[in-house]
Amino acid sequence: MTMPVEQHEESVARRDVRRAQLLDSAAGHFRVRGYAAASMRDIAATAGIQAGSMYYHFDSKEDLLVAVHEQGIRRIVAEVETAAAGEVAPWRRLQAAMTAHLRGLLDGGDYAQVVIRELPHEPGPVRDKLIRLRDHYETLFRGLVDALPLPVGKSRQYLRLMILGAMNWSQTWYRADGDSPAEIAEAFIQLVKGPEHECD
Amino acid sequence: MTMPVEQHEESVARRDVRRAQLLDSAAGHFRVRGYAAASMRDIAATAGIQAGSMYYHFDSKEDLLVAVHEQGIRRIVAEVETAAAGEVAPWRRLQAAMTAHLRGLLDGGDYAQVVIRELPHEPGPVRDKLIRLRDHYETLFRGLVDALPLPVGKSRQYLRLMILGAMNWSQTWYRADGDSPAEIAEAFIQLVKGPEHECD
DNA sequence: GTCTATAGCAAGATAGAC
DNA sequence: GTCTATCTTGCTATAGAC
Repeated sequence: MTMPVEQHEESVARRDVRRAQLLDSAAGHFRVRGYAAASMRDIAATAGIQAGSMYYHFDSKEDLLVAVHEQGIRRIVAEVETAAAGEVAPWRRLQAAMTAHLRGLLDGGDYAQVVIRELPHEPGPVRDKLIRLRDHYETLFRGLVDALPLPVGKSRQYLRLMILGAMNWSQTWYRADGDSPAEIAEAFIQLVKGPEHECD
Repeated sequence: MTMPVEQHEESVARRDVRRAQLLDSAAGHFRVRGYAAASMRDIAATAGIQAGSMYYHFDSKEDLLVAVHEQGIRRIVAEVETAAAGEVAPWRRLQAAMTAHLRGLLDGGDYAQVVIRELPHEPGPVRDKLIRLRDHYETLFRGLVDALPLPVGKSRQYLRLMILGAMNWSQTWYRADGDSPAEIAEAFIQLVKGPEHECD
């Protein structure tokens, strides 16, 4: 009686395992070579199957990119939310969230880097979907910035954009043997946080 | 007696004109479609010639990318240096340079956007050369930041990286019908500049 | 200098056997 | 589910006429 169910569950699990392997492989190739230059053959080979077999799991190369983005966003959202939840003071909350974001981006593997760098150039539904994903993620930081005590004359909107830009651009200059994500986040916070007597 | 010289000069001028047309076309296609997805056929067509004819002017697609980068850097260096030279106070100098950088990047056409976005993923001499070009440009901002009066606890290195990151990332959210490059630069400066009584 | 024509190759995707 | 084989398309780059 229970056999069919177990078999079914097991086959579903196997399918998901293979899907995850392909996703990992795709994220790696997209990061190293870029989306356009990565080939389905190479992605399949790294996952241990032939190119044609991939199309049982994903309908197209674009689908693969979307799936990598979704997975990447899902992971970094979880990490940033957890980090922010561990602090209460607004500036410390923001700094914790930034550390998590930088860790994911700089030391967290392929997915986050693909999310940041591999947005399709050409307009279309795929590009729109990926932008919507990223925008949704960035609302997290909107909340954190809005909670800060800020002196007049400083724009919350541009503070959010400045922080996100500085963090995402760090991909271009970060070295694993240099400062850690936590140190970078602290340095950035120091730069935008006024003197102690002025704002918390 | 003077005819041969004039003819020679004229032919050189014509060659340079065609070269410039091809560069403009390449910069446009690289920006819109990305380097990998842009085709030599389309680039040639926009310049009004056949694909095969391009190889009289450039040896390869990579050469074209390098030439676009060099032209883009040359332009933005000139604009930023001129802008900075028009001010003396350190913070105003930096703000003027940032305005020029943002103008070049956001409203200045295709070249600067290619410089920022189209760096080859794969390691190699071309990538190294383009990184060296960009690093050379960024030393301009190192000088401007080093001249600022800063309170202890604020890192000049990270201030430079933060500013450059925030500016370069603005490509992703800038809208022509929103704030101008000058307004964006001012907002960024306000965020990192302490209160008046503390630092100039 | 630019043309036409094409070599030579690699890519995404599909079909059908197993 | 995965394989092999292949279709179709597009690309960079070259060759040789003009």
